[in-house]
Amino acid sequence: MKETKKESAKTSKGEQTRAVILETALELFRERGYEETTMRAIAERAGVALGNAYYYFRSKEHLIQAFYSRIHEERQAPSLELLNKEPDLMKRLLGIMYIMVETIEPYHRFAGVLFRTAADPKSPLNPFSEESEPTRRESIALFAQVLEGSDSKVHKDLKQELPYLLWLYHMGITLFWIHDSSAGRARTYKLIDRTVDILVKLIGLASNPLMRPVRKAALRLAADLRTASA
Amino acid sequence: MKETKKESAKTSKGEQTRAVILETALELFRERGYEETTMRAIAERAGVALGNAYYYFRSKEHLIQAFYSRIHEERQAPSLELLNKEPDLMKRLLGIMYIMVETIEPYHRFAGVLFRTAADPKSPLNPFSEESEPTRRESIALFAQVLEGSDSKVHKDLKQELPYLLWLYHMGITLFWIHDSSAGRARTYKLIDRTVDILVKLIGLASNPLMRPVRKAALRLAADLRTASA
DNA sequence: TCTTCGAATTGAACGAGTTCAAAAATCAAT
DNA sequence: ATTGATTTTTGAACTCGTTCAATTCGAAGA
Repeated sequence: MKETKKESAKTSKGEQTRAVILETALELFRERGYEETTMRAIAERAGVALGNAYYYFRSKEHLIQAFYSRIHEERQAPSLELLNKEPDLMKRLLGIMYIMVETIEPYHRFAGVLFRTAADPKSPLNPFSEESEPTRRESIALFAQVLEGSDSKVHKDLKQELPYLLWLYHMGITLFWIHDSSAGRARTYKLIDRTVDILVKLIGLASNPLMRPVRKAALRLAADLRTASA
Repeated sequence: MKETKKESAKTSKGEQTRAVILETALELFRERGYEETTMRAIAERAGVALGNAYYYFRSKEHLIQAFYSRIHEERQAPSLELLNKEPDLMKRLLGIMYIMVETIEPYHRFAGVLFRTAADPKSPLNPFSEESEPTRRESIALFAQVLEGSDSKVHKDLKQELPYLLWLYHMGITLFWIHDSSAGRARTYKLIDRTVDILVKLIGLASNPLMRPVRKAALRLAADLRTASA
């Protein structure tokens, strides 16, 4: 009784304020960028006191975390739609990567900060951190689906670690995208085209006996990487 | 006449103050880490006014740049010594990577910030930026030497782009090292062992006709990457 | 020696993120 | 409806990076 009422109270009043603050923040971030957006400006436009913003978000950085999960949600629908229709591995991977870029594109303006904080081991926003585990797990699962649902043969040794490696790959692409100031983000798309091509070629070649030592070595490596960050 | 006198004046007085500030800063960074070190604290221990620190270093971040070149200098001697003695490619690459880690190890405490700022496209510390071009060029040249002086056959197609790719690789290792909190940085060394193994295997395999499409694709990719950041 | 000009130095002041004690609002229980 | 506790809200105050106008210092030229 006490519990539920408290919960609903928290939701109706608190959550509403929280939502307003977050919406306002993202709005301002898109308008002016991150550094240029003041906590005072957020509070003012949201119609709350400065301190109140800190009641809901421990720091300015913590606002970014909310942004993360939003992006993640927005990606789910188009990704699943693609994976249900397209059986060709190359097209699946290519499509997913394009979706990744398209969904995050409106925020390119403040993407620098996104990775700046993400690269800091101490930051909770760090994609390897405890705190981002849920999103990370879902994201890796998506790459597992890319492989599973395809009509290509993937060597069974790779089944285990490849999704994680693809997730790492997508982080690399994101890093490139952040630095990419070309028109229409042309360079990033080009990079995706080329790297996906290589990846699919390599995945195909992996079954070749000649590649066995490399394959084994790469798998040991992937396993290490994964446990190091876990 | 005027020139030389001015120069020497700049050196004797200004440069000395500059040096004191930098030394003090690095000292404090090692002691307490970056975030915890105040510009006021640096100025105070260095025995100068706050504003004076800003006369020599445009910002707190710019102190890191000085750190970069110091690290780079410290790496030169042991690297060249190794490359003169050791002809085996695997051992050369392994040795260089170990030197990279060993020289930067005392600063692990504030390494997070190092990459945090480095990942920001706007930051002058960004390793892809205009401002870090000289150090980057030298660093890539070192990896070229690793290849050139070895007794392994490196496919001629690779000569052009491979040094750059190895530099990128060393950036990746550094990123891992930053996040590595294992005893004696054991995980980083293990990762180096495994990745160097794979790299040397791949470099060897690259001459195989079967690998031709992958090799060609990888080279196109490397060329793109390089021009994108230049 | 005196003047002059640029380099070096100073410290007050500003802006922005963050903290915190106190006030206000909300809600459960009597 | 009143009380008491808990959540929410407030805004002043603090810290720290950064800027800048003013001052001091040092040396070259008269």
